[in-house]
Amino acid sequence: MKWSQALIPTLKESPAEAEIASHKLLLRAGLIRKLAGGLYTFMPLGLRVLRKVERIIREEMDRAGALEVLMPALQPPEIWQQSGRYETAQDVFYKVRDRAKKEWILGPTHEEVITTLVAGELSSYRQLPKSFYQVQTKFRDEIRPRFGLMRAKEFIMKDAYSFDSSDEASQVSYQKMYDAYTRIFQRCGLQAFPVEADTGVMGGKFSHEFMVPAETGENEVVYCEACNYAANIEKATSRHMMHSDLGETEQAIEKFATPGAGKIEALAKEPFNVPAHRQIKTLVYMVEDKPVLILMRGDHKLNESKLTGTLGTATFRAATGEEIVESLKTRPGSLGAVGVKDIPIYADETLRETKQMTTGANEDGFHIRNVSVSRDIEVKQWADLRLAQVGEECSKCGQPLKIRRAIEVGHVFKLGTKYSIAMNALFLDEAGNRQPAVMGCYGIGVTRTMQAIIEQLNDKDGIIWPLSVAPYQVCITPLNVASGAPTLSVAEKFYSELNAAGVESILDDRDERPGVKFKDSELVGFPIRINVGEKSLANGEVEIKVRGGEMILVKVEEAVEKVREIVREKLANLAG
RNA sequence: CGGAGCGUAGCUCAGCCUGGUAGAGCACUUGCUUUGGGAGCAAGACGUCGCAGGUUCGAAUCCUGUCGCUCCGACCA
Repeated sequence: MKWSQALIPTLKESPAEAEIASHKLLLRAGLIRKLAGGLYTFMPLGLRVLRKVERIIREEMDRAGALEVLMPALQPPEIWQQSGRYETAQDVFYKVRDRAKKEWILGPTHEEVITTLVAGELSSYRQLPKSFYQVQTKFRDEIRPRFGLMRAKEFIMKDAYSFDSSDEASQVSYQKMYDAYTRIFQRCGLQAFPVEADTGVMGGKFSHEFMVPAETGENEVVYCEACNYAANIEKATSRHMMHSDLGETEQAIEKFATPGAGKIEALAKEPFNVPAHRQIKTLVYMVEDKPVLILMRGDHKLNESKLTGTLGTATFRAATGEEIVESLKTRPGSLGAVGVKDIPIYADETLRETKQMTTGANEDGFHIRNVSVSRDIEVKQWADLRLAQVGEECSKCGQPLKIRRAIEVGHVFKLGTKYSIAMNALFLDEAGNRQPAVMGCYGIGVTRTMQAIIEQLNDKDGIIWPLSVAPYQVCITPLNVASGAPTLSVAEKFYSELNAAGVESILDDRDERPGVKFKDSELVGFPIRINVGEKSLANGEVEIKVRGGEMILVKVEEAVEKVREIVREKLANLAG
């Protein structure tokens, strides 16, 4: 490609709408343009990158034995009713109506479609295992699209689904995908690592997310450097952290006056001096419009993802002030669960053995002390409800946990038989028994991955593309492009030789000052640039500049081979 | 959906408080000069000031509504 014939609309300044580095660079490098919030056009160079990421994904999916299909983006709501997700997924749907006023759904994902397909096509254990994948546009009515391609209303996803005849076989399929993902991100030049993840209302058995560490990421990952434990904070656990002074002896409960002390911190200070870890935090939540109490230790926070799992529904919210008064007959500040019988009580495991605890008395200005939780409170269910915090002990090895932010670029889910049962994806096993297929599902946010690469690989000058996904591998920059100039003819020779050798090159034949060309090529992020200038050409030399790396002088006749060598080396590193 | 901020040239923004008929830089066009790190000079083109009402002799400016964008929160497979 000749630059003069391409459309690479670079910008010196960042549009005001962009907040994070990768979003700014996508716009500044002319890779995407916004149509509306969460909706973007891929410009020619941006599309080249996208296609390269897709190609890597396809190669690894094929290698893992998955079969590519292409399913409709438009889906009938009936299949969502059949799976039972029509209500729960309601909020993410874009719905359209045809001329007969029938409702259709723009697909946010394809479990229902693929399982319907498989129900009709696979009927024997002999046909299993089978995995399918597609690369396709998904539609989700995101409450708040942001950060360019990171969270968009319409985005490209690679989704894959595995069908197996047994749990053990499903585990094998899962592992294949897990391994494929590891290779995909490595080939994209991304540092991505797997973490244990919450299955949410997907109803799966377990799941891993592939995370790219980034301060701007929307996820928090809890990890341990000592034993490699890593989990999404929604799922992360830590050791119970039993303080030595959580009460040795049981004593009779005792109400005492705490005027004006309505918060954990207030009670922890003079004149009460009850440390936060000796208090019980009483939270009121409305679950499907009925109140429940959640008990946490005073120094702990509730993890609402874990609460979802415990309650078996995501339809809950913190109660309003009025609802609290209605439920407990007292205002927030002195809430407690002692003596409460008509409201279900869920308590964090950490509280189970604690004694001599202090909690609200359900009477303004009064608390109760010497509470032995198991003795004094009618707990309906004990559960791990705690949000893991920095410095707590790793539940595997006991070392202190750390937390960092990350971008989720992929997830793998072991689904079980939820969808195969709902959609009747049954097969006959060896004994002639009808069984539901055991499923897994596996997603990669393709457009998000593209942006994550930029977020991870950039500097003050622009993007630093890994060779595997760069829009062009080499940018050839003649400093003088006057017709007949030696710099131009040498550059053109490199251009044709490199392209003939399969090295994707772009020739910056614009009649621009050198500074402009250098800045543009670094902004767009081509991995290798060849500077053809009159000064070095007088010595029979040209410059090879590696983006983000060194500049070397080579003889004109050796330049093409040297570039090919660098390309080979860089690709080999990415292949691992 | 709650809170906050912003909508003026393709982009970044000033002007608004204190009403008087539209500005700068970058980008674009033409010419001359320049030519190894986002050039200089000169000339030029580009705006229903998001939209709709209202107040006023007069509205980019004040008021109301509305739409859009951004951020925080909630929400989110």
